[in-house]
Amino acid sequence: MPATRPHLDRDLKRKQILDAAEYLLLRSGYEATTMARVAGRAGVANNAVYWYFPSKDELLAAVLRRRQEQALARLPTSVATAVEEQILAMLAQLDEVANLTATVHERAEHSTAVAEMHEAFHSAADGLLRRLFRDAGLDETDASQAAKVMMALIEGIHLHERSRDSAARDDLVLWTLQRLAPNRPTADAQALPAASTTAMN
Amino acid sequence: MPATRPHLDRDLKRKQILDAAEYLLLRSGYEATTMARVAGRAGVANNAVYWYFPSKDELLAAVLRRRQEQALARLPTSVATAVEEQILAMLAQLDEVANLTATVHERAEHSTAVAEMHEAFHSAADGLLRRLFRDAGLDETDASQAAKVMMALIEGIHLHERSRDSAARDDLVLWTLQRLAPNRPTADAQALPAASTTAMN
DNA sequence: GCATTCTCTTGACTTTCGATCAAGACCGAT
DNA sequence: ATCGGTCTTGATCGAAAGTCAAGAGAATGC
Repeated sequence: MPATRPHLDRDLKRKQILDAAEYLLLRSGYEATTMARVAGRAGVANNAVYWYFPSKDELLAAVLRRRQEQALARLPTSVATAVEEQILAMLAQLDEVANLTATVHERAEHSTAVAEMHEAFHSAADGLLRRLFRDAGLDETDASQAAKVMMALIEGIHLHERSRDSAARDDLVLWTLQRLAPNRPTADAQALPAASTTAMN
Repeated sequence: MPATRPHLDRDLKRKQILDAAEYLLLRSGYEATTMARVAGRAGVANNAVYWYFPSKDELLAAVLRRRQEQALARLPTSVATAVEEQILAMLAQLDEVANLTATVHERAEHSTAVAEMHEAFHSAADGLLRRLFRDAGLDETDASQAAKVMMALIEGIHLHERSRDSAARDDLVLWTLQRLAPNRPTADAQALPAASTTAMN
């Protein structure tokens, strides 16, 4: 009988390719990250990548899926943390992949793999945000709306590379947060009542 | 001496190519809109397009620039119109090019033509929105923040094709508007009863 | 009329990149 | 040692953006 050769160091090679792809994608973007460059950086032949990932889009999806898992594990374990802090932590995490925001949405229109990864991401993020807004005192309906707004806001911000000014970006998110969930339980600073139109900045 | 031949029907041909490109881009997206298909639809040879537009990205930029001009001319001439109505009109305009949102931001990273067009668009839109929020009673600082939020929100929404449910999309924008500019002068009752509590998708 | 000179058109070509294929190298089990 | 599956590779394809050289067409100067 034949010998079914085990998958050897498949996982290791796979990881090396993922690392190479992530490195290149985050620095050079999708287009400049050719499969040849990924292979070169991972130390394999040009087309060996296709043995591990069926297409460039699946590779992109795999890179982002891995990042998402890592990011989720690294987020503050809520409960005790202030809502602002949690949202800013989320923003910071997504910041690192900001220059892939446009790419992901563009590729999701062509690749079901990217679309599914993206869908899963949004599902997770939406759940997280909804819970945050519930904790901040919104009812289920408002929390759902606020979560959608916050997600769209973050993605909209990340579409523009020029938002390199992270302070202004954080400011914008906090400014919005204050208006979407004005009366939070946490008595940090003054949660100004909706009547007052004065800005906080 | 030579005869400097005038530009003949340059503008007409240019318009035909723009029309063909717009038709294809809005329906099939950037990738499926090959220069060959644009040329075919416009009734010229494959590479004749390059006589009128130096590159595919410049063609994309030209298409969107033209649309922007048309859209600006078609927007309600403000003043008397309610803020909600104006924002929704803007949203509806952008809706028609929603499936190019991701593409534009992706291409802007590679093409200065697209980047400049996009920059001009944002400048115009930001001015418009800032004025709207000023009219709605916000001070300059808040109006500037609100304009940024609203723009990011709209782009964030348009990133996702699934927001085909325009009612839910309008709902989300109005819900946000109410929180960003709560005490508006216009006493058109509440154009948005908070009762529109239905969640979307 | 007719050649000149510029505007525009075209088919053929180059280059780049994602993806495929056939052939074989490697290795573990029998 | 040999068989069969796992992996690797060089060669190659197909599509699409963009280039090039040659030429068609028309308006002006003669």
